[in-house]
Amino acid sequence: MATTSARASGQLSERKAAILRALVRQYIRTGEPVGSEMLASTSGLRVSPATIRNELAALEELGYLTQPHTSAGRAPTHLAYRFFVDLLPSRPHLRGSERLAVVQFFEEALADVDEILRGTTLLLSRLTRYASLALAPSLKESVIARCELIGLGSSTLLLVVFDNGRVEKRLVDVPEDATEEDLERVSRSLSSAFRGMTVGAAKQEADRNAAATREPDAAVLRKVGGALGSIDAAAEAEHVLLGGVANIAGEGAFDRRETVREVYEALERESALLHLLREAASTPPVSVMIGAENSIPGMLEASVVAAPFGAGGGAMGTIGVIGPLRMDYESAISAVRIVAERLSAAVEALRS
Amino acid sequence: MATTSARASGQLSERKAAILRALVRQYIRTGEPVGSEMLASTSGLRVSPATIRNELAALEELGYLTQPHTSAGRAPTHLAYRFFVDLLPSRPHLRGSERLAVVQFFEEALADVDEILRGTTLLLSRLTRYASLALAPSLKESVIARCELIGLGSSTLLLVVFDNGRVEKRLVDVPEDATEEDLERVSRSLSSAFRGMTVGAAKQEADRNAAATREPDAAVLRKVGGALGSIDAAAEAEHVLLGGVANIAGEGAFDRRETVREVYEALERESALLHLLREAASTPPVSVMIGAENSIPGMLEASVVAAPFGAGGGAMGTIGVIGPLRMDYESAISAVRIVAERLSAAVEALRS
DNA sequence: TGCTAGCAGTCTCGGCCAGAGAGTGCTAAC
DNA sequence: GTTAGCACTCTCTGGCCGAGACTGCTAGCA
Repeated sequence: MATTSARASGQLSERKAAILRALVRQYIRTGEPVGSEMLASTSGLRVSPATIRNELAALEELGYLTQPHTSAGRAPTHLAYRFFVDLLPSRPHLRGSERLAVVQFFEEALADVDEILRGTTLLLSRLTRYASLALAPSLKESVIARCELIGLGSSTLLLVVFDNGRVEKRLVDVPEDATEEDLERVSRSLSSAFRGMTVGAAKQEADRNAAATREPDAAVLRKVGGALGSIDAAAEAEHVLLGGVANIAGEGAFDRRETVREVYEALERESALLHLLREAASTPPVSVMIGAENSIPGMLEASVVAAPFGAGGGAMGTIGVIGPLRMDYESAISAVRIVAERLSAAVEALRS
Repeated sequence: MATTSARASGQLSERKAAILRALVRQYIRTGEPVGSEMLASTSGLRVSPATIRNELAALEELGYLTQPHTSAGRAPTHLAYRFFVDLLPSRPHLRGSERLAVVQFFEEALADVDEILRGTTLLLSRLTRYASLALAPSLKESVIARCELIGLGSSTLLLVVFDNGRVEKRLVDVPEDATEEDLERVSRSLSSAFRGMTVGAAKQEADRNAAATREPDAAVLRKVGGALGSIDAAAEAEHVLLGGVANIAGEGAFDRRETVREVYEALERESALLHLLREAASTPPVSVMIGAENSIPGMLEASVVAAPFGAGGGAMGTIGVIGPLRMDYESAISAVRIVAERLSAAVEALRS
């Protein structure tokens, strides 16, 4: 029995675990190293500070704690945050007023997924007071609703409308000798040919058709295929939305100015964020990446709490918040989780 | 003659002006208050520090300078920056390598104005090491190239393609009793009816047509009119692009952490930025707003350098950079100006 | 009259020191 | 195994001092 519970807490005795939890909670609140005296009065354990000191020394030995200097209290390491997060109760809890804000937000009907997501980032950052991010649903799985060529004076635009309301466009430089009529003809065929396909499939179809068609239409189709390929390639790479980024520079978050800059820099590199959020998409319901656990160099001092959302169980995208290592994981996890649930319901409703 | 040049320099004697210029330049470089000794050696004037001290005392009296404390040097006030900027030579000068970067950037052909602008913000922030902003061309003056209704399962999307390649879309909740065919029929009429119009004009046309048409098409047209009105209303409000915002938290820029947060907050409020950039649109070639001169509360510690761009003389939009009061106005102005010129040429080429 | 050299005065800044306070680790006793 | 007690260490604050940076003023000079 004793060993069982020790294993359940990750090799730590019940008491060590209790002390560690109390310490992390306290540190998250104050940002100051925590001492044994303080812990003795707040941890709820009926032991003396001296006993706690012994435990703290052991926890430091185990790598859960650090001391800035000998006469300071202890601060949590990455390991301690990880431990803390892993033992958090999975039931989200949000204050009534906040829960209400979430519900109200999703009551308004919004046009398309992107628009809903933009609002969602603002909602999340208002709730958590951290910066928030959202990875929009990948176009890879969306299906084409319409596809046509549009002449704009000198240039020609390929327009692709997806079933979720998103629109992608590319300039295509059609061959010099293609007439207005050629374009019309090809354009008419596109929608019927590609409707219901993913972009990837449509690209292949375009290439195949080009081979089986006479010039000059074949040349136009090849260009269309190229443009579709470009849309396909960029399909995931384009949409990371941010909200409440001023929170990063705010008081409660990062101590060092340099860290603030690093985080802003990381946020500007979309590809890195994408990688991060896509990882989170595969670990429902909520994934927490603490410090170095996230894959972005230069974000060692930041943690990310993220959750996938989607209609009917499939992950469409990811939302999350980004904050300091000593972020308030309990509220952040609750907020992200609840918002992800409601968001899933909202996109489901949109799709039906 | 003496009075003339005094007036030209804004009531300051030649020598005061020279000293003030040297001081501002120095302060911009170092961020440290500047003393009389330093000025004596760098201003190029052949006078002693004592003389300079007399002049500095007078300049302080006039409101151009402040002293953090008695034994510090002097720092410029807003007035001094304004004076400095007003006397800057209007010929832009950029280092060869930077000029090359600008030219190279605009050699690549890009799909639409938004895409070019997004790249332009990155270019500007790389050149200046400040955050950059761009106000995209208003749709008010763009003209509709195509307009149609697209059914997406349960909902219907109104799609409007503009001649500059931009695409706007709105969900329209068509009347329950409208059939697939009704929609098709209305949709076919839209493009031919609205081509070449601005959104505003198209909205009026739709409303007029609705009145002159039989049900059920009239009901659909009314909805389309509503959606067009919404696009028209949002036409200007939607597009402020940002680039290089990490620079705001960087070393060279703002001293106080609180200021950094304020600026980020201001950048998140699009409406404020819009107002700012629209003002700048009317003062070619380059406008400089120093501290309180910009209309955004909470940005007293920031300056904005902005320039309008556009094809054929008309202002389409605005680009600019935002930095600290002690921003390097000379480079910033040069960079913004040259980029605006090239950008104007690029959109002109796009349109032709 | 305007400029300048010299000088006294003022203020910040860094270093140093001492005392207070916080927190620890160790030891010895329960 | 727990705890009280204690010596120890280290930071932090405030006070103090001297160095350094500038200034403003005054008096003398062209």
